Amino acid sequence: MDVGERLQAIRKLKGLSQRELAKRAGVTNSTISMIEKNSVSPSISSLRKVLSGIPMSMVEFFSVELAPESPTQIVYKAHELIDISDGAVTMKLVGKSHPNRAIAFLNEVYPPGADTGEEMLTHDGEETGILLEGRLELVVGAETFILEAGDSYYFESTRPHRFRNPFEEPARLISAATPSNF
Amino acid sequence: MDVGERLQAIRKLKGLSQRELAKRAGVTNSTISMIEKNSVSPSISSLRKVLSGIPMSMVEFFSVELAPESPTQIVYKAHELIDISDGAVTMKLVGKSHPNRAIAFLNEVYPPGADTGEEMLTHDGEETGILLEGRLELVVGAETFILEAGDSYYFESTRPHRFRNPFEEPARLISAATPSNF
DNA sequence: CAATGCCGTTCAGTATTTACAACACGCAAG
DNA sequence: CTTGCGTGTTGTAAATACTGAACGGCATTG
Repeated sequence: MDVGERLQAIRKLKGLSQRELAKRAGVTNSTISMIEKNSVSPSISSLRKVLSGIPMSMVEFFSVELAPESPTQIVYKAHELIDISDGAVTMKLVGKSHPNRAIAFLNEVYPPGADTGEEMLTHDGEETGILLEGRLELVVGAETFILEAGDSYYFESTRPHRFRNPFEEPARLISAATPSNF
Repeated sequence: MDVGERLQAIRKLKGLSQRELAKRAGVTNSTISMIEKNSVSPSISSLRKVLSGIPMSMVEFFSVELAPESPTQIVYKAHELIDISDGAVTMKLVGKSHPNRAIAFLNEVYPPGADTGEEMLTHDGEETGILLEGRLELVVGAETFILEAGDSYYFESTRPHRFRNPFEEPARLISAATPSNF
């Protein structure tokens, strides 16, 4: 990862000159110049000072995508979703033309008896969802919940969890998870 | 944001001593010590070297949550959602006890005539959703789409966008956006 | 109770980064 | 053309970060 290149790209995107950014950031223009040319590796504190003049956080700075986005599909009909069904559970993912998507947005159906498995799931990120039809059992850590139509949930995916439909009717669910580690 | 404190917390979480991490990272133990005590502000290059010994990326380093999570509500009945309705548009947010949520998960209703406004919306992040009932107009950049029940969408929120219901029936929508800049 | 080993801290010297001030270039106005 | 103002670059001196070799603390072990 090229710090100087990133800084220059971001600065120009914001339409700032080296001197302009330097003034806002409280550093000298030569500092900006040398950072952009990678002739120095700035200290965290000075890079943070520089970014404060944009303004931009460290996280943003290191995570912004510099490559220009290509035009991608925006609207998807029901049959255009990616089917990532697992066993009995039907899971359809929105946004097939967004390979680097930040959100995994799913339309899920748990038929009677469906289950994400005896072993609890644990991964990074957070997940949330809302139950549209039927009833569904949700286990998070030591707690067990029964969701009914209209109920929703939100929890950190690092907590062990499991979805199960022990009822007679299928359960339909819209869910979102981030990051989309699939 | 306290760089030293973060580094120490992460290092101990991984069960590494200063010397151990230093060896893996290719720096001296004194460097680690001084960074953790904030008696220096490390250069980007040396912090990156240090993190490579963990291993961890810059983005991760600056974004990991250090504070232990307190027990929070997981399941929400329909009436427990946060109402952030704006004008005619009804928007209910899932996860009121998650102030630092990564996802804004919304249950929205656009009555006939409802509109996010003539001025197009532009912000960081990505957004996605699925239309459950009715029809809805979505404008992204220069393109205009008509969503029908079952259709979904996914786009980068940096592209100017607008939602509008010019039809006779209300439109019901489940949406997710990240980061949750509300 | 040494002796060993690992821990984190500190100090002096060296290497790197920064500020300040010049510099060269391009451009537009007088 | 000359002047003035903007741009980014570069030299030098001062400030800061990094290394390598100490040190004291604490536990385990012979």
